Amino acid sequence: MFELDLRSRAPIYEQLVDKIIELIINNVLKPDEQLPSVRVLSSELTINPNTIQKAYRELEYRGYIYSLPGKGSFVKPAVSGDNTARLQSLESELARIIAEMRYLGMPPGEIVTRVNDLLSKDKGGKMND
Amino acid sequence: MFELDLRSRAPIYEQLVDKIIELIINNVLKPDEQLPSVRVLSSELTINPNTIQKAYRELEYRGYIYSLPGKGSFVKPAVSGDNTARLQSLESELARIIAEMRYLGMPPGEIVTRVNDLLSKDKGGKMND
DNA sequence: TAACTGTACTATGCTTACTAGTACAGGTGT
DNA sequence: ACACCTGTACTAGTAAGCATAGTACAGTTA
Repeated sequence: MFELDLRSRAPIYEQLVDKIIELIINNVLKPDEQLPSVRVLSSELTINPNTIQKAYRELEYRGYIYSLPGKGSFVKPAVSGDNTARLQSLESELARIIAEMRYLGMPPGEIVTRVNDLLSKDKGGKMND
Repeated sequence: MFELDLRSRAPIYEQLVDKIIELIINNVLKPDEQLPSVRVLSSELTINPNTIQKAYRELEYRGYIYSLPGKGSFVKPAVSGDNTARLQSLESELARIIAEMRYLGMPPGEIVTRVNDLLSKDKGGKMND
Protein backbone atom coordinates (compact mmCIF):
# COMPACT_ATOMS: atom_id res chain seq x y z
CA MET A 1 0.00 0.00 0.00
CA PHE A 2 2.78 2.37 0.87
CA GLU A 3 6.34 2.65 -0.25
CA LEU A 4 8.88 4.29 1.95
CA ASP A 5 12.19 5.60 0.79
CA LEU A 6 14.45 4.81 3.69
CA ARG A 7 17.33 6.55 2.01
CA SER A 8 15.43 9.79 1.83
CA ARG A 9 16.16 12.60 4.18
CA ALA A 10 12.48 13.02 4.87
CA PRO A 11 11.50 11.42 8.16
CA ILE A 12 9.51 8.23 7.85
CA TYR A 13 6.48 9.64 9.54
CA GLU A 14 6.38 12.55 7.14
CA GLN A 15 6.58 10.28 4.15
CA LEU A 16 3.61 8.41 5.54
CA VAL A 17 1.69 11.62 6.09
CA ASP A 18 2.36 12.75 2.54
CA LYS A 19 1.48 9.41 1.05
CA ILE A 20 -1.78 9.13 2.91
CA ILE A 21 -2.77 12.69 2.04
CA GLU A 22 -2.06 11.90 -1.57
CA LEU A 23 -4.30 8.86 -1.44
CA ILE A 24 -7.02 10.89 0.21
CA ILE A 25 -7.01 13.84 -2.19
CA ASN A 26 -6.90 11.49 -5.15
CA ASN A 27 -9.94 9.70 -3.74
CA VAL A 28 -8.16 6.36 -3.46
CA LEU A 29 -9.02 6.46 0.19
CA LYS A 30 -12.66 7.29 0.51
CA PRO A 31 -14.31 9.37 3.23
CA ASP A 32 -14.90 7.32 6.37
CA GLU A 33 -12.74 4.52 4.99
CA GLN A 34 -10.68 2.85 7.67
CA LEU A 35 -6.93 3.06 7.64
CA PRO A 36 -4.82 0.10 8.67
CA SER A 37 -4.21 -0.06 12.39
CA VAL A 38 -0.90 1.21 13.67
CA ARG A 39 0.12 -2.33 14.53
CA VAL A 40 -0.85 -3.82 11.19
CA LEU A 41 0.88 -1.10 9.23
CA SER A 42 3.95 -1.21 11.40
CA SER A 43 4.45 -4.90 10.74
CA GLU A 44 3.71 -4.44 7.03
CA LEU A 45 6.29 -1.73 6.76
CA THR A 46 8.57 -3.23 9.43
CA ILE A 47 8.78 0.02 11.33
CA ASN A 48 7.85 0.81 14.88
CA PRO A 49 4.19 1.35 15.76
CA ASN A 50 5.04 4.59 17.46
CA THR A 51 6.20 5.98 14.15
CA ILE A 52 2.87 5.13 12.56
CA GLN A 53 1.20 6.60 15.58
CA LYS A 54 3.03 9.82 15.01
CA ALA A 55 2.00 9.94 11.39
CA TYR A 56 -1.63 9.30 12.23
CA ARG A 57 -1.48 11.95 14.92
CA GLU A 58 -0.14 14.42 12.41
CA LEU A 59 -2.82 13.52 9.89
CA GLU A 60 -5.43 14.03 12.57
CA TYR A 61 -3.93 17.34 13.52
CA ARG A 62 -4.05 18.46 9.92
CA GLY A 63 -7.66 17.39 9.67
CA TYR A 64 -7.37 14.56 7.17
CA ILE A 65 -8.38 11.70 9.44
CA TYR A 66 -10.19 11.08 12.66
CA SER A 67 -9.35 8.36 15.16
CA LEU A 68 -11.65 6.53 17.48
CA PRO A 69 -10.00 4.72 20.42
CA GLY A 70 -10.65 1.02 20.20
CA LYS A 71 -12.06 1.24 16.69
CA GLY A 72 -9.43 2.67 14.43
CA SER A 73 -8.54 5.62 12.28
CA PHE A 74 -10.69 6.78 9.40
CA VAL A 75 -10.54 9.19 6.52
CA LYS A 76 -12.28 12.37 7.49
CA PRO A 77 -14.80 13.66 4.96
CA ALA A 78 -13.66 16.91 3.43
CA VAL A 79 -15.26 19.78 5.25
CA SER A 80 -16.11 22.95 3.39
CA GLY A 81 -15.61 26.33 4.88
CA ASP A 82 -12.72 25.46 7.11
CA ASN A 83 -10.00 25.22 4.50
CA THR A 84 -9.09 28.86 4.00
CA ALA A 85 -5.68 28.65 5.53
CA ARG A 86 -4.82 25.50 3.66
CA LEU A 87 -6.06 26.88 0.38
CA GLN A 88 -3.99 30.00 0.86
CA SER A 89 -0.98 27.88 1.55
CA LEU A 90 -1.66 25.87 -1.60
CA GLU A 91 -1.98 29.06 -3.61
CA SER A 92 1.39 30.32 -2.54
CA GLU A 93 2.87 26.94 -3.35
CA LEU A 94 1.20 27.18 -6.73
CA ALA A 95 2.70 30.61 -7.27
CA ARG A 96 6.08 29.23 -6.45
CA ILE A 97 5.77 26.30 -8.80
CA ILE A 98 4.50 28.47 -11.66
CA ALA A 99 7.35 30.90 -11.11
CA GLU A 100 9.90 28.14 -11.15
CA MET A 101 8.42 26.56 -14.24
CA ARG A 102 8.65 29.90 -15.98
CA TYR A 103 12.16 30.34 -14.72
CA LEU A 104 13.11 26.98 -16.15
CA GLY A 105 11.73 27.97 -19.49
CA MET A 106 8.35 26.32 -19.76
CA PRO A 107 6.09 28.44 -21.97
CA PRO A 108 2.91 29.80 -20.34
CA GLY A 109 0.69 28.03 -22.84
CA GLU A 110 2.18 24.71 -21.89
CA ILE A 111 1.63 25.38 -18.23
CA VAL A 112 -2.03 26.14 -18.88
CA THR A 113 -2.32 22.96 -20.92
CA ARG A 114 -0.88 20.92 -18.10
CA VAL A 115 -3.27 22.43 -15.61
CA ASN A 116 -6.24 21.76 -17.87
CA ASP A 117 -5.08 18.19 -18.36
CA LEU A 118 -4.92 17.70 -14.64
CA LEU A 119 -8.35 19.24 -14.20
CA SER A 120 -9.92 17.13 -16.92
CA LYS A 121 -8.51 14.00 -15.32
CA ASP A 122 -10.05 15.15 -12.11
CA LYS A 123 -13.39 15.77 -13.75
CA GLY A 124 -13.51 12.33 -15.26
CA GLY A 125 -13.11 10.86 -11.82
CA LYS A 126 -10.27 8.69 -13.09
CA MET A 127 -7.38 8.05 -10.79
CA ASN A 128 -3.83 8.52 -11.94
CA ASP A 129 -2.17 5.37 -10.72
CA MET B 1 17.06 40.82 2.62
CA PHE B 2 16.08 37.57 4.28
CA GLU B 3 13.78 36.74 7.10
CA LEU B 4 14.29 33.59 9.09
CA ASP B 5 11.66 31.99 11.23
CA LEU B 6 13.69 30.68 14.11
CA ARG B 7 10.62 29.04 15.61
CA SER B 8 10.06 26.99 12.50
CA ARG B 9 10.90 23.33 12.37
CA ALA B 10 12.67 23.87 9.10
CA PRO B 11 16.42 24.07 9.56
CA ILE B 12 17.90 27.51 9.09
CA TYR B 13 19.99 26.50 6.13
CA GLU B 14 16.94 25.15 4.35
CA GLN B 15 15.01 28.32 4.94
CA LEU B 16 17.88 30.19 3.37
CA VAL B 17 17.96 27.85 0.40
CA ASP B 18 14.23 28.24 -0.17
CA LYS B 19 14.34 32.00 0.20
CA ILE B 20 17.20 32.42 -2.21
CA ILE B 21 15.60 30.11 -4.77
CA GLU B 22 12.44 32.15 -4.49
CA LEU B 23 14.35 35.35 -5.15
CA ILE B 24 16.07 33.76 -8.11
CA ILE B 25 12.99 32.34 -9.84
CA ASN B 26 11.13 35.60 -9.28
CA ASN B 27 14.01 37.43 -10.92
CA VAL B 28 14.75 39.55 -7.87
CA LEU B 29 18.21 38.10 -7.99
CA LYS B 30 19.47 38.38 -11.53
CA PRO B 31 21.71 35.94 -13.36
CA ASP B 32 25.37 36.45 -12.43
CA GLU B 33 24.37 38.75 -9.57
CA GLN B 34 26.56 38.33 -6.56
CA LEU B 35 25.16 37.01 -3.33
CA PRO B 36 26.33 38.39 0.00
CA SER B 37 29.44 36.69 1.30
CA VAL B 38 28.98 34.05 3.94
CA ARG B 39 30.58 36.34 6.52
CA VAL B 40 28.50 39.38 5.64
CA LEU B 41 25.26 37.43 5.65
CA SER B 42 26.14 35.60 8.83
CA SER B 43 26.61 38.87 10.70
CA GLU B 44 23.49 40.36 9.14
CA LEU B 45 21.43 37.41 10.23
CA THR B 46 23.48 36.78 13.39
CA ILE B 47 23.98 33.13 12.57
CA ASN B 48 27.15 31.18 12.11
CA PRO B 49 28.99 31.45 8.81
CA ASN B 50 29.10 27.70 8.51
CA THR B 51 25.34 27.65 8.33
CA ILE B 52 25.38 30.08 5.42
CA GLN B 53 28.10 28.00 3.88
CA LYS B 54 25.90 24.97 4.05
CA ALA B 55 23.04 26.80 2.39
CA TYR B 56 25.27 28.09 -0.40
CA ARG B 57 26.69 24.61 -0.90
CA GLU B 58 23.18 23.22 -1.24
CA LEU B 59 22.22 25.93 -3.70
CA GLU B 60 25.29 25.11 -5.72
CA TYR B 61 24.49 21.43 -5.62
CA ARG B 62 21.00 22.13 -6.89
CA GLY B 63 22.38 24.27 -9.67
CA TYR B 64 21.04 27.68 -8.68
CA ILE B 65 24.34 29.39 -7.94
CA TYR B 66 28.00 29.04 -8.69
CA SER B 67 30.80 29.93 -6.34
CA LEU B 68 34.27 31.16 -7.15
CA PRO B 69 36.88 30.86 -4.37
CA GLY B 70 38.17 34.28 -3.45
CA LYS B 71 35.49 36.09 -5.42
CA GLY B 72 32.10 35.07 -4.11
CA SER B 73 28.91 33.27 -4.96
CA PHE B 74 26.76 34.26 -7.91
CA VAL B 75 23.36 33.47 -9.34
CA LYS B 76 23.75 30.91 -12.05
CA PRO B 77 21.98 31.76 -15.29
CA ALA B 78 19.16 29.38 -16.00
CA VAL B 79 20.35 26.75 -18.41
CA SER B 80 17.96 25.25 -20.88
CA GLY B 81 17.93 21.59 -21.68
CA ASP B 82 19.19 20.39 -18.36
CA ASN B 83 16.03 20.90 -16.36
CA THR B 84 14.04 17.83 -17.30
CA ALA B 85 14.24 16.19 -13.93
CA ARG B 86 13.37 19.35 -12.09
CA LEU B 87 10.48 20.12 -14.43
CA GLN B 88 9.10 16.65 -13.94
CA SER B 89 9.35 17.08 -10.24
CA LEU B 90 7.52 20.39 -10.49
CA GLU B 91 4.82 18.80 -12.58
CA SER B 92 4.13 16.14 -10.03
CA GLU B 93 4.03 18.80 -7.35
CA LEU B 94 1.60 20.70 -9.53
CA ALA B 95 -0.56 17.62 -9.88
CA ARG B 96 -0.59 17.25 -6.17
CA ILE B 97 -1.56 20.84 -5.53
CA ILE B 98 -4.32 20.76 -8.13
CA ALA B 99 -5.68 17.55 -6.64
CA GLU B 100 -5.69 18.98 -3.19
CA MET B 101 -7.34 22.20 -4.33
CA ARG B 102 -10.04 20.13 -5.96
CA TYR B 103 -10.35 18.01 -2.89
CA LEU B 104 -10.82 21.10 -0.77
CA GLY B 105 -13.58 22.27 -3.04
CA MET B 106 -12.03 24.89 -5.27
CA PRO B 107 -13.87 24.92 -8.61
CA PRO B 108 -11.77 24.13 -11.70
CA GLY B 109 -12.57 27.47 -13.27
CA GLU B 110 -11.16 29.29 -10.30
CA ILE B 111 -7.99 27.24 -10.41
CA VAL B 112 -7.50 28.15 -14.07
CA THR B 113 -8.12 31.80 -13.24
CA ARG B 114 -5.50 31.71 -10.54
CA VAL B 115 -2.97 30.13 -12.85
CA ASN B 116 -3.66 32.70 -15.54
CA ASP B 117 -3.31 35.50 -13.00
CA LEU B 118 0.06 34.16 -11.97
CA LEU B 119 1.13 33.83 -15.58
CA SER B 120 0.03 37.33 -16.48
CA LYS B 121 1.97 38.71 -13.56
CA ASP B 122 4.94 36.82 -14.85
CA LYS B 123 4.42 38.14 -18.37
CA GLY B 124 4.28 41.69 -17.15
CA GLY B 125 7.65 41.28 -15.54
CA LYS B 126 6.31 42.70 -12.30
CA MET B 127 7.56 41.25 -9.09
CA ASN B 128 5.20 40.19 -6.38
CA ASP B 129 6.80 41.67 -3.31
C1' DT C 1 50.32 43.62 2.59
C1' DA C 2 45.59 43.88 4.16
C1' DA C 3 41.12 42.75 3.65
C1' DC C 4 38.12 40.45 1.53
C1' DT C 5 36.39 35.79 -0.71
C1' DG C 6 35.00 30.55 -0.59
C1' DT C 7 36.35 26.14 1.31
C1' DA C 8 37.37 22.68 4.51
C1' DC C 9 37.89 20.91 8.50
C1' DT C 10 37.28 19.59 14.09
C1' DA C 11 34.75 19.53 18.30
C1' DT C 12 30.69 20.24 21.05
C1' DG C 13 26.01 20.48 22.51
C1' DC C 14 21.25 20.41 21.44
C1' DT C 15 17.22 18.71 19.03
C1' DT C 16 14.75 15.50 16.43
C1' DA C 17 13.62 11.01 14.75
C1' DC C 18 13.12 6.37 15.54
C1' DT C 19 13.03 2.26 18.23
C1' DA C 20 11.60 -0.74 21.97
C1' DG C 21 8.73 -1.60 25.51
C1' DT C 22 4.87 -1.05 28.44
C1' DA C 23 0.30 -0.04 29.90
C1' DC C 24 -4.30 1.85 29.80
C1' DA C 25 -8.86 2.27 27.97
C1' DG C 26 -12.23 1.26 24.37
C1' DG C 27 -14.54 -1.87 20.99
C1' DT C 28 -15.93 -6.37 19.06
C1' DG C 29 -16.82 -11.19 18.69
C1' DT C 30 -17.29 -15.71 20.77
C1' DA D 1 -16.03 -13.22 30.76
C1' DC D 2 -12.38 -13.71 27.75
C1' DA D 3 -9.52 -12.96 23.75
C1' DC D 4 -8.17 -10.08 20.42
C1' DC D 5 -8.26 -6.18 18.30
C1' DT D 6 -8.11 -0.77 18.42
C1' DG D 7 -5.90 4.03 19.55
C1' DT D 8 -3.33 6.49 23.05
C1' DA D 9 0.19 7.70 26.10
C1' DC D 10 4.04 7.34 28.15
C1' DT D 11 9.55 6.18 29.31
C1' DA D 12 14.23 5.34 27.98
C1' DG D 13 17.83 4.87 24.78
C1' DT D 14 20.37 5.55 20.45
C1' DA D 15 21.60 7.69 16.19
C1' DA D 16 21.52 11.37 13.09
C1' DG D 17 21.16 16.05 11.92
C1' DC D 18 21.67 20.84 12.92
C1' DA D 19 23.98 24.85 14.54
C1' DT D 20 27.74 26.88 16.70
C1' DA D 21 32.57 28.13 17.53
C1' DG D 22 36.94 28.13 16.00
C1' DT D 23 40.66 27.57 12.88
C1' DA D 24 43.21 27.50 8.68
C1' DC D 25 44.11 27.40 3.79
C1' DA D 26 43.97 29.23 -0.79
C1' DG D 27 42.30 32.73 -4.04
C1' DT D 28 41.21 37.64 -5.30
C1' DT D 29 41.58 42.56 -5.19
C1' DA D 30 43.14 47.12 -4.05
